[in-house]
Amino acid sequence: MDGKFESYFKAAVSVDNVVFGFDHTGLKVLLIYRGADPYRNCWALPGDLISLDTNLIDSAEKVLQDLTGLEEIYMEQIHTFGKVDRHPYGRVFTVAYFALIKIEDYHLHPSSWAEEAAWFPISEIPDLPFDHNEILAFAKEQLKSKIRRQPIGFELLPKHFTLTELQSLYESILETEFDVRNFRKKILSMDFISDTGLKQTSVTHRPAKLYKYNAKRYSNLINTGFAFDL
Amino acid sequence: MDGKFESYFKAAVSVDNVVFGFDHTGLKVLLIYRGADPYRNCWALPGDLISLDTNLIDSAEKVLQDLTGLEEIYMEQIHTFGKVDRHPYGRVFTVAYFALIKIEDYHLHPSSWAEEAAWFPISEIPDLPFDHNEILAFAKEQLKSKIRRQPIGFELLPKHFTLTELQSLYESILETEFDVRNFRKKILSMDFISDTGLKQTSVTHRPAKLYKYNAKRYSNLINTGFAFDL
DNA sequence: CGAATATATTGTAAAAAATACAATAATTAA
DNA sequence: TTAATTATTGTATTTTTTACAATATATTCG
Repeated sequence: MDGKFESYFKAAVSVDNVVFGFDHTGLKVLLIYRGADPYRNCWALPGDLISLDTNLIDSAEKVLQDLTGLEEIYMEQIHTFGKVDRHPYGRVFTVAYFALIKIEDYHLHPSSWAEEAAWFPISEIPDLPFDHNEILAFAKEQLKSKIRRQPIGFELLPKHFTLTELQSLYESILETEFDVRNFRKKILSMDFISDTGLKQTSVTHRPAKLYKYNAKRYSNLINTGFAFDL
Repeated sequence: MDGKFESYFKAAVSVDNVVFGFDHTGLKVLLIYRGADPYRNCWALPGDLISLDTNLIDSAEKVLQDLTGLEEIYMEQIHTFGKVDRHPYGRVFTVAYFALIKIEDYHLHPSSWAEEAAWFPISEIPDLPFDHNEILAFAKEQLKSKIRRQPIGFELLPKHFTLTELQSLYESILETEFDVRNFRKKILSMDFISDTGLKQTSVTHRPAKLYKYNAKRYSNLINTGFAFDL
């Protein structure tokens, strides 16, 4: 390569993760309280600059791993943001990912760059630095559209869940309501959610049956041309 | 900023465009014959390194503009590729876009970096440099999934088109076949394709009616909760 | 133990959408 | 006028979606 390319090799690339979690109060996003400049002492999306010797996806996974201590997190690249002035230190492109985690598996895992992390209800997100509010809005739309066509909702629920919980998850994310009977009919007819034979315990009313998602059955269905669509 | 960030600002970012076109022989992709290193004298996706003072989308649009001479091209970001060794000159991330153009509006528009450009049928794509075959495969899947849920197919057709052409477009992209009667019933029931009152000329058989896409009607429908799904 | 409370579970009829299927119409060319 | 070629259209059947409310199972409290 001759010198005419030099001026291009002065950009940085970061990853930013929109980490979703879900509990009985609704959909939540994990934010970190920045302990370093720029935007020290602000809530922001967890992210990091990428070292030149690290693959994109590895970098995104490492951020998540450091933050949550969890392995095998469901992640998906959503969009790359690259406005000229989005970062005060220079030209930084950021590749955004969304991640879905089981909120009850999450244990706070202090890392060197995050003083603190906390779950924020999706409807109570503060002003975020950089273009993080824009990224979050994008991620929310992506999740909404994705969850209707792929069985990824289960990533947000415990291994065993009730149909009421499942319905509530879909209702939160899609911002709509379903008829209880029709929702159950449809979900169960898809044949990849199976009864565990177990029931809820420690509830003060009729306990619900516990179900689990059967990924193997789902991929069998896909191979026969089945298309999930809620 | 202090010196500890310096090592991150040594990456380059490029854009690569997967430009789709369609005619009676099927779906096509526009490739350029590279006149400069690296990979001089290879067919490749049209793309360019991004200057530090250029926004991502502006850069992608400029590549298309220089290549086709067309304005207002339908473009959409699809994915960012960033494997460590994907570029021989250093760490280059590339943001891939797909673009849909009306193939008959396209006139070859020689640009400084492209010696030649040509349409390749989607089934006859040669080996491409970098990870361009991977990018192309990704774009094809994206187009397939997108075209079922958004009325973007019209971007590939002339302003006035026959229902047979429209059906053939969908069949090419989705790699399936539709029943003629059912396809027409469904498309026309969606109410945003209107009869122009015109007919084909210079055909040696019964001429077909010419229709046009009505974007205004489509957005009205969307606002009433309508969801396009083919 | 019975009643009150709370949530879970289930079926059916009507409407809408998807599917399967083939005859007729309009044009040019011979 | 006929042959050739493609365009256009309808209907009956099946499947899916929708709308709608009564009964079941557990706990807690008198």
